[in-house]
Amino acid sequence: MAVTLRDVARAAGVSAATASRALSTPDLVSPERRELVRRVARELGYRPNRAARELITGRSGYLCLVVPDLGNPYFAAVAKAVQARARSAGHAVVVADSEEDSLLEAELVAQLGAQADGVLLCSPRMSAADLAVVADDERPVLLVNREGAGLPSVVVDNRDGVRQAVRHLHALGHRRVAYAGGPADSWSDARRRDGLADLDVEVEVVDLGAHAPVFAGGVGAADLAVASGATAVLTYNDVMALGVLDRARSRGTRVPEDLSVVGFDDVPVATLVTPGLTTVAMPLARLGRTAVDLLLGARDATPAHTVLPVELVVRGSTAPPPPESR
Amino acid sequence: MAVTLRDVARAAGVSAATASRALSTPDLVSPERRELVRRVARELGYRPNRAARELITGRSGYLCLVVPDLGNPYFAAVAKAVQARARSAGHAVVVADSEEDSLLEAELVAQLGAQADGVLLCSPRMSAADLAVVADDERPVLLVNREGAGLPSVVVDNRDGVRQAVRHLHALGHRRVAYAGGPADSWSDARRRDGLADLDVEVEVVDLGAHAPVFAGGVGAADLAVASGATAVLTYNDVMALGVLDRARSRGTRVPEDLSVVGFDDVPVATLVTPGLTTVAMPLARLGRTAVDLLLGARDATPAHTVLPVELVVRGSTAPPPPESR
DNA sequence: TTGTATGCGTTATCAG
DNA sequence: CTGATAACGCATACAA
Repeated sequence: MAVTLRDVARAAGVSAATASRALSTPDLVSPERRELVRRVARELGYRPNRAARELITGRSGYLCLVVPDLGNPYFAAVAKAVQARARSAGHAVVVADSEEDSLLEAELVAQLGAQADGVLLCSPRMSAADLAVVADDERPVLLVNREGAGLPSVVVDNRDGVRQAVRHLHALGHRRVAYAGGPADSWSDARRRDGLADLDVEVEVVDLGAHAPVFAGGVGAADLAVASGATAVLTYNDVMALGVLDRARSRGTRVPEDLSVVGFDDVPVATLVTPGLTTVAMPLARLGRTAVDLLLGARDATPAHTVLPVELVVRGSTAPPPPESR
Repeated sequence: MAVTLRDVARAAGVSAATASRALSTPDLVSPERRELVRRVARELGYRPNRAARELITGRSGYLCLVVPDLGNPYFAAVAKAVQARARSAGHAVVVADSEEDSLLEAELVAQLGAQADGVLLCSPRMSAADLAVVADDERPVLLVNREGAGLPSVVVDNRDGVRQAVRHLHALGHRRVAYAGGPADSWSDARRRDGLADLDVEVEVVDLGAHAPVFAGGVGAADLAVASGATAVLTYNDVMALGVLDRARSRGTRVPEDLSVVGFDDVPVATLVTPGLTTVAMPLARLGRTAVDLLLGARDATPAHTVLPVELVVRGSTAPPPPESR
């Protein structure tokens, strides 16, 4: 058996109540006994039993993180940061992968969330209606990188991201830019389009429609982009941008000489391709940390909707448009 | 408050004990009452309190997974599979990132593992001595992709992986192959070298030494590989192979015409580069699933050390060596 | 087959 | 400041 609080109390010659207080609420115990108990606890290797503690306090010490796909480096980065921040706040993190299935997602939130101190929900595609169901939960729920159902949230500034990207392209001389969008039901995609509809530079935007946010989606978008006569293409995410790069190469379109490409996310592989991908970097680690802080922190005083800044990272995939396009 | 077992019992007109049995050990309850209780529980949205259950059964319903870096797609893939398999076995997964720090790793196992039903430890670099400390734990610990300290483990067949790779290169005509190794303290790397020392084809192996298992490590290894006069290079992992590809391109060495490259892992990005990377595919999902099964399954009858097969995936980065090298 | 009573390890309440 | 005691929600030994 593991060593329990009673063992510590007995060894220290105090009651269980005092031992508990010495460890949990040190101020309520005399200095000598406090130190004695703490020392004995350390020597015995005492570790409080979370279950027993939860039963009485109602707090489990667990946070629940629900993501659509752990294999996606984007969510993996968020998970890593969440886990690190939670640990330093004394919490463990239960991670659940919803496999892009909003039904499973709701079930996970209900099941795992019920025993957790709070839920961080990454659910870019869930409908507002489904979100409302989740919001009824007893536990606090915080949305990561989307907003909805009146739930508190942390998001990145998608609008500003596209505006930075387009401004960069405009400065290079581009006047006709294509946007290869992500899934039509994506909350982020909608915000990106908001940004495109509200630019502060004179650029014509060609909408290439919705695409699967994967490599193949970018491959398809590449042909559309070239056919559209645009000299630059902005994609919903980096993986799509890689698809554009690949297709451009195979069809003989040079990047960036003939076509500039800008991605979104700044996933690690963006630096590993040639040319390096110009992309809008998301502060994923900060997103995760902030999410934990908001969830655990003052439930009251914190702003319900936090927006984090993004930053355009310029690499080799963008350059001035070809002369004949002017 | 959440609905408790007593609420269900009251609503169904039975004792709490009967309600408990109807849900946990249905065989011990008469069919009518069993159905009644189950129906009432469903209607009321009853969810058993894990903490209360743990307190009495000693089982928490949590598994603990410790990985060195969640941001590494290799471990993310394992985590995804572990999480999925655990869920279908009624377990939640607490994920902890040890940040490649074996001290933190040991602490995490002790802290989180104490309240979990078992620990899955991905710890490729931990020393045997540190491992022994962890092995003293009360909870069962299973090692993922390494062996040591007499702990049960699931690993992939690293030896066979390099042998498949070299056999493939030999068949293409290569007779001098370089190996760009990973960290010297990596368990996997040692197994790879075992494989290289015990080949079944006539190939000269050039040892390029230990490298950081990152892109830059591959960049450095590329120059060594070319200088060594080898016509093919095998790297410790795919990310290093990408570094080789990149460096080869910038120095004018054509892949695969002048130099064949083989990676290890088959991470997703291996298909996204040009040429596609020939690599030894690890069954990461299966690794995760098997790990969960072994941890939860018969603690006695299962083999302590399970080895999963790997498979060479041939893509564009390997070809016959240049004629003049013969 | 069912109900009653007990205890898991901890914290909260209350009396001292 | 300290100790005895109850209570959290559930599963089980035991009695019926």
